[in-house]
Amino acid sequence: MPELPEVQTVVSNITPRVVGSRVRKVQLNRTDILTPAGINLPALLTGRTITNVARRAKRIVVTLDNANRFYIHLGMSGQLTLATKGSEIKKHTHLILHLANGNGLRDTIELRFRDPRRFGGVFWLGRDSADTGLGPEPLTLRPAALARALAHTRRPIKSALLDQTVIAGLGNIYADECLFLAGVHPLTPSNVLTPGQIGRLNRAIKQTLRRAIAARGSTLRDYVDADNKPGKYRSKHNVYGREGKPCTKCKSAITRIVLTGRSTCFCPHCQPQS
DNA sequence: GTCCATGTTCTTTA
DNA sequence: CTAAAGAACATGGA
Repeated sequence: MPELPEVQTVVSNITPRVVGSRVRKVQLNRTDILTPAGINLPALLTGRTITNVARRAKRIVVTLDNANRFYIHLGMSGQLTLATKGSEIKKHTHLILHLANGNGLRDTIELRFRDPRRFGGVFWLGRDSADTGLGPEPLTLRPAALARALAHTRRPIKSALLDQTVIAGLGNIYADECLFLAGVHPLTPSNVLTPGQIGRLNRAIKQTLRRAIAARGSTLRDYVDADNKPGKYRSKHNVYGREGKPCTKCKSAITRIVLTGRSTCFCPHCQPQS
């Protein structure tokens, strides 16, 4: 899926083009993408104007003119795209919002949510905050807050970085890339990281995410931005997906292990077990 | 046919 | 009790 850089790319892409638009019509092709189950999304959205679109963690949070909110989660294979009316509707397109701009012009654009694996979905918030169950944003995280979040657990640092209640927005690609940049072994117990390691990790998280956002994210297979364009960051990966290949820094072979059921790639020389 | 995949949540185990 | 590991979800590509 889309992790923080990919979600940020989509949000940056669609925000200026949908804020101020009115929802003319809602086409909901399957209802099992909705949470809570049973809500009448078309009734809740039709006729409303979108006043804001923002990212929180990996959630795309949409605010309406009546202060109600919902968010879209892209799961592993989700895509949120802008399309012109009449363009091909791909298989697994579950929701289409037909938007009209504020000038009273007819249907100019469609916001389409497509998700083959259906690990994502549409989550209605009403007037609640989108923060439920989420830790701090990595891009503004302070070292002291990171230290606090890691001090109470012996889990491997890689597992902690994937836990959205600890830090919200990292996923399997960027957790590995951040640990490489910080020079930290993924199996290091979270609570034995030194203040120096925490500082380096905090800086590595920000640098990795900023660079990935600048490259419009990583595309492995499914991810595309709102204009169906893939991200360019994959070619810049130092470890993720590079098992057996030479480390970009020291030429040692990149190692792959399975941790919490996920591929974990690291350089055994640059990220020594401490 | 097999294995693997950018995520989250529920269940089982220790 | 808690923490951590494992399974499940659904689809498709290699």
